[in-house]
Amino acid sequence: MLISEFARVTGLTRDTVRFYARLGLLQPQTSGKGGRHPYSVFTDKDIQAEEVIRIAQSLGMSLKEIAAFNQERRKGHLTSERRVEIMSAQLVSLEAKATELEVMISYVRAKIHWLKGDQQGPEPDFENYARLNTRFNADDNDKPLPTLS
Amino acid sequence: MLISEFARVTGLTRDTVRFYARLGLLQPQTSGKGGRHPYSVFTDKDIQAEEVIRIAQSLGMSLKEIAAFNQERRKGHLTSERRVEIMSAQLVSLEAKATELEVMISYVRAKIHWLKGDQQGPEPDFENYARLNTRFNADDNDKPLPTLS
DNA sequence: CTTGACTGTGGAGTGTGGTCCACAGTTACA
DNA sequence: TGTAACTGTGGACCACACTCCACAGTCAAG
Repeated sequence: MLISEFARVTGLTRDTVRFYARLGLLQPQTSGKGGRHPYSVFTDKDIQAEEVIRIAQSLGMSLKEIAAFNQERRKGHLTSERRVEIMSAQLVSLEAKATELEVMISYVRAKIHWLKGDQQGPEPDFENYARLNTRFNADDNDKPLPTLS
Repeated sequence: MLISEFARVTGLTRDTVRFYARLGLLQPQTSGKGGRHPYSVFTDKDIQAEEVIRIAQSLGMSLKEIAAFNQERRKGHLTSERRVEIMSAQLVSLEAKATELEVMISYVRAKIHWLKGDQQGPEPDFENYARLNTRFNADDNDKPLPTLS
């Protein structure tokens, strides 16, 4: 498919598509058509790549990071050992994000629960949820964690 | 504490601290000291706020979104019904992020597993993991999902 | 009272991630 | 063959999130 159709199915603008292509995030084939400035041809692979871009970006990854990630998703001229290394590093960082996200979610849930109840007891405090990450640190804290129900 | 100490404990630069304060993300008290340009005084509350900023930002929220979130963490001059509404909206968006993150994580894990094995069978394909989100859509797909082990 | 380390203010500059536009070449269809 | 709809290129411009800088006022220790 050509750029306009690709833009339509992905919901990007043509400018953004070209922008991503310049950064190497999308790697359309060049068609025979278009003369001196050959037309770009996009395939399902590019649609998948765009999905990864959208999701990864919404999770706070920069386009540069996503480009690295995406290179791995494509034809790898790397040893599979190296690919495992790279994917494992990705996994660590994604899991770290997941942990932070769980902290945020449990905090927000506790706050909603507190607000919906009669607001007895202390207002949930982000610090206590942040500590879920760090409870095994050297400077252990003595405040009890609030229970959720 | 004054701005330099606050910057030191949070790991921000003084400029960034002032930038956040201008945006209302941090709301230091003003000290008696400093004359015409009173010194800002930061407390533990600001340290907590900064933690929320850092985490939320790493999860792809803009400073504007975080400001709205943070306003809610502070003294609420809003009804608790309104606060529940706002926190619930936050919760929905955080849970959506968590789902996307799980998709990414399961994809990366499958890829590592495939790479570590003898690479029999098809290379894991992001599309199949993305579909975990959308499997109940109208246009159901017929490809089976690959199993992880 | 000096001096060095701190403070705030205002403004310019940077990198990222786009967005807009004019222009010119190409294609497809009538 | 005309023409409308497409294509790429180059460059200006934008918002966001900082970052740097010069300058001037303030504080605290000696």
